[in-house]
Amino acid sequence: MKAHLTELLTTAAQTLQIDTSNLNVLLERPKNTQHGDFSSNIAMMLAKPLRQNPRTLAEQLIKALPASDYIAKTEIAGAGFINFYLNNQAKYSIIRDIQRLGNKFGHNNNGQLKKVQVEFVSANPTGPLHVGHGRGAAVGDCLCRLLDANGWDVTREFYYNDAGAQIDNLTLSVQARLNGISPESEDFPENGYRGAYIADIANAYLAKQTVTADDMQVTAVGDIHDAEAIRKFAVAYLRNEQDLDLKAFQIKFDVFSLESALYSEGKVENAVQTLIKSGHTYEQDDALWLRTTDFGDDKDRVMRKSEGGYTYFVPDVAYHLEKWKRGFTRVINEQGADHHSTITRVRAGLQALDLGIPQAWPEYLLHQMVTVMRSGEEVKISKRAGSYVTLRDLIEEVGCDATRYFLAARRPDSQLIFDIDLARAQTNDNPVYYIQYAHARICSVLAQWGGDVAALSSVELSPLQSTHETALMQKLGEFPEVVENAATELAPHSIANYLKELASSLHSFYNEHKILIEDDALKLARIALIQATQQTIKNGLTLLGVSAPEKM
RNA sequence: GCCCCCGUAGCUCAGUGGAUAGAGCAUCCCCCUCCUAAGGGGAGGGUCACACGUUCGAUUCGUGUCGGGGGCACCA
Repeated sequence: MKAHLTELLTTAAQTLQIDTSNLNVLLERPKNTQHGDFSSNIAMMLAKPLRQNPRTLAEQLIKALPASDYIAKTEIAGAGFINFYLNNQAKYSIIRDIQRLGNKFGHNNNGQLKKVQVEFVSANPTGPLHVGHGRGAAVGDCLCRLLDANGWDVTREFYYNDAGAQIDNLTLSVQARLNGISPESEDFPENGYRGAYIADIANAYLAKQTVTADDMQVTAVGDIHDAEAIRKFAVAYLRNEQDLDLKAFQIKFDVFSLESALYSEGKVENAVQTLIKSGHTYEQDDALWLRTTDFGDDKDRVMRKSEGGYTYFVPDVAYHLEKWKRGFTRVINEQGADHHSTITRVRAGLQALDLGIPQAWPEYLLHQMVTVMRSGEEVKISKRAGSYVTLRDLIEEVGCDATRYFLAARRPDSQLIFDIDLARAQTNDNPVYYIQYAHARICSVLAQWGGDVAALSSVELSPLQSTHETALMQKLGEFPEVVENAATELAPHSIANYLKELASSLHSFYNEHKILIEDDALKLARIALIQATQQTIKNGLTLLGVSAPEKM
């Protein structure tokens, strides 16, 4: 409907020989419904360049508008707004769209699939996933679903480091446990991991267990002196733990990438040589530096340390070069905000390769910290992990649906307070239940009606005339725009907000009107309306990865 | 000191440069003879942190100040 009106306006402007190509926003939904279904500020935007009074301009534009089956009236308001009022026919067409498209309603596929890779979670295998990873998982997965709904061919990728200082710490910690050193002891590694899960790994290692993760399988050697064997087993064990965390959160990845493979396959060395050839490096104090200041960094960065090893950002650049070579002209990295300092460096490194990689590639979506609250107090400790709240703790306590909803329902760039009591509440305080309840209510009515849902596509909709009915239809019509905007803005939370509004419209309608009534024509029209609503709620919840229960 | 994010109702938060800034909770009042009251309707509650700019128009954009959080190694 928005596209239809945009076309009308553009045509009108062309008739008047006005160039609108420089205007990005032609139409919006007014906050106040008294201002119509759609509103255009085009006359005010054009007033200055054309040196004309905006209201006069608006008048001319309205006169030049082509005829439409869907417009009830247009008016000029305020400083020069053109307000469009849709007729009921336009609103009925939304129900027809939903009936025709079913679970594809809200999807905006333009036919051609373009590749995009989304990297998210990317936790190193040093412990169970914590709440912060959970936020990344919920936001990242929802973003993938949104991109998929908007015609992208999405690859979900998980990158992790199975070597390096943190993994050494892990190995030392397990080894300490194998030697019977308790985490409280002074002999325990200073930067070691002290959670109870380290003891579990040690026991499994001694028992010579076999662990299978999504991307590897390792059998424990059992020798407490073989550090390399301990490292391999611990990594596999924790990868498997994380797989179980992700499975409980109903998230799947297409590709797992290991940092160590970048070294063993010569990708890191390759990237370094390319950088040296490109002339953006220099030697100083026995170290190799990259002149990242040429690309917007505030100081140059060391690539190869004086002791010979590479700094962490070199494999990062090599990894992203691989992404580029794999054909991903679009890459989105969903990460915690503590990684923000790497953005400039990675992009600078990619620029320095002189391979024509766009300056703003890859894109980043950063999420801020999560604080978990229970009974008004911050929760900081998990028995399993020791020093942080795990994702599994939350899922077990409040369920997958509520956890996913709460972690995705806020703008990623604002700090999130996760209220366990609220997430557990089975009342209207809790938005998850409020939305799911709307869905279940409709299912209940449809079940009592017992008719053929498919036959609703030929039901006469003209009996739908009341304000609650038209308000609900209007809300349904917004869904495709909401889905499209959520994807372009990388803003999964707007789906959650929309669903609350849609559920509210449904509940208002439901309270005002009985559906299973004597008047057959009105009854069927209302059933068609709630069926369309049910479908839309379900489609929206699916985008969030939240279930749509038929009974509650 | 430098960089990034945030500051909107008592609380948790929405809000494409647009019209009288919204929702839920909390507080107060009302609505089940009725398809799920896990619901609905209403009232009160605001210097959109502050200042100055840009603009026909700023909660939204820019600069600065003040708060809160995060990041600033030849660590990852």
